[in-house]
Amino acid sequence: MSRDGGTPDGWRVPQAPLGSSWRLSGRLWPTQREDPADAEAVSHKLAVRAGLVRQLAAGLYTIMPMGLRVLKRVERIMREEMDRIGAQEMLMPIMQPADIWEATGRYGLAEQYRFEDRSGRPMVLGMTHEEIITWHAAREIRSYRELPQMWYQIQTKERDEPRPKAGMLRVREFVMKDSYSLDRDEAGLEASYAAHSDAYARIFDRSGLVWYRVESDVGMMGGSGAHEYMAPSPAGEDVIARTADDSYAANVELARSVARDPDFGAAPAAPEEFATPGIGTIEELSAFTGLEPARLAKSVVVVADSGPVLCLVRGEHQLHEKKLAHIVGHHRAAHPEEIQEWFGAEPGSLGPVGLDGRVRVIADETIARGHYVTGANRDGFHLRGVVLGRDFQAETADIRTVLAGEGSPVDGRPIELVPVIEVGNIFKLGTKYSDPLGARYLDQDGREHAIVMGSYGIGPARIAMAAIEQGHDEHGIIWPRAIAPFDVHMVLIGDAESPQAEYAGRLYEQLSGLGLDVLLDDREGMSPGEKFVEAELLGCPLRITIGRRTLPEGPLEVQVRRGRERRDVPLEGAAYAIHRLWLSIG
RNA sequence: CGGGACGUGGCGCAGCCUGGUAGCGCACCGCCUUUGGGUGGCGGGGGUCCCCGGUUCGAAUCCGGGCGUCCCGACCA
Repeated sequence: MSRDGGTPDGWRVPQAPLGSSWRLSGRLWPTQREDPADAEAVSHKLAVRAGLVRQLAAGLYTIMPMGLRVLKRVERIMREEMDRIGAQEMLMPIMQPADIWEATGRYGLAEQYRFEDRSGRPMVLGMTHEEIITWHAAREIRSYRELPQMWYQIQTKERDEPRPKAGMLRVREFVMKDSYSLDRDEAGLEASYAAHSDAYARIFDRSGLVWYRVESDVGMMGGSGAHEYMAPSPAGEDVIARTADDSYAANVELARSVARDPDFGAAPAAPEEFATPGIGTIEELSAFTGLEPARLAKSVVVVADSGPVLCLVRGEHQLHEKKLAHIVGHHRAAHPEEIQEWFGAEPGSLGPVGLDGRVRVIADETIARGHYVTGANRDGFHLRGVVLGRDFQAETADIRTVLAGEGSPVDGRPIELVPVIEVGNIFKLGTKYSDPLGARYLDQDGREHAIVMGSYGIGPARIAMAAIEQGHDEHGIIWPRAIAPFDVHMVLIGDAESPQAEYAGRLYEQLSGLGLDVLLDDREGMSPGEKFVEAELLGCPLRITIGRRTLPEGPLEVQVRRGRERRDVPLEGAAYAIHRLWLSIG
């Protein structure tokens, strides 16, 4: 399932006004003419240039007043939608006693900030709040009559990221809307999960994002099921596999596909060894043999806790580490000396035939069909016509990465790969946290059960950054209407005593009275050109220019930021006309 | 954690190779000019050249160590 950023039928998409307008003079709004030298992502460059954020250190950003307006609007949307499904807002500490994390086995994670208080008690800074919410549930919930519950907060998270990057997209400290559902049973969890799914759809739609909901790996959260909400962007760190009609969408970390088979031709009666001097890579082997990579089997050796594992995938595919980890657990690449010992050959000439049983062999499921060229476990030689089951034995599993153009596992439609920003996720936790922390309730018959939980997160700053990634041009940001810092940006040309200023002040009050958030650029000593350039950099939906040409007859020049199209509005009834125009744009 | 790059007024950069006066654009201050697309002119203020140590008569520049930031990879609710 996915939606694009439009307004779904029947859904009202109200604005999320802050109910406050600004006169710019005297305020802190530090814009920059040039991109920051370190910035790579468009959202990073524009967020800094438009005066929304300033960097304090790696992965640590101060949100400037203009940027905070955007986040407040996103948060208002989130509050409205969470409240709509009956969730209650609360606020839990960032600083937390370590022993609660020890109970769930999550104390000591590499990204966790740990320290001691003055009395020596081990503390952590919260990466998330499952432990704390469950700790409270264990103390406050006694009876089935008190379930279900949904609790949420909008609170800072702290994670010692190995590598902060892409401006605000991966940081060490960030605000998250995190919510948690408490249910009696699995059926209750399904209902809470569905309610969140609906709320999240509304939040991302109202925020004006193009987004997809995809199947995801449960990762360190654990639990029985999970989805991620992904906003397509070249700056994204994740990749999803999806079909054009959204009949299938999944994170590539677990995406499956139907590979198309090459024309294998008849297999020889037995493998045939042939010389391949100096051939080490799939590319070289493909060129040397004249066979397409899909007819070559790639051998990758890893060392799991249980011992060496030979992994076979077709030449066109990559071994997928996470899929493999689901089968063999933690593992590492093998050292050259180990490979020499187990195979008697260099990494470029390895294969599954004739191994002595010390090595576990796992073949990708595609290898079960056809016959392949593999290494001969003899330097400078390969085998052709190698058939799984006849010439070697192996477990088969899906251990390959998905390729663009392969078929969807649902109906075979072609898959495309899309880089995305993860803007939210939802998890079915089950009793993973309620069991160790003793969050239980009594049912009607007086029997004790563990509370069945779900956890749901959204990053407001990521929504804002994804919106910039998806909405900008060479002049600056183009905000979605609902999360723009202001609805209307008025450019005043003229000093404080001018008739223009007097008129601008009246219009400012009228527009604010209609519920619009208005920014009035009443700064003096700035050229009109500078004000125009900064207005387009900031990217509010509408820009109004008030100068000598405006008075006394008008018209009022209004620019729609998206497309930079000019609309003229008569002075008579201007405020209403502008409000209507604002309503009419996306 | 592996690999690479960078660190010089607030921002963006040059200078470094070949050691000796720290420079440019923007921003900032003053005066004038200008008032519908980052106006134009004149005059100014501001820099521990990331830090520590070494070489040298002399270090932004050469050498060693450290720190910081970014990028690629690994990692990542």
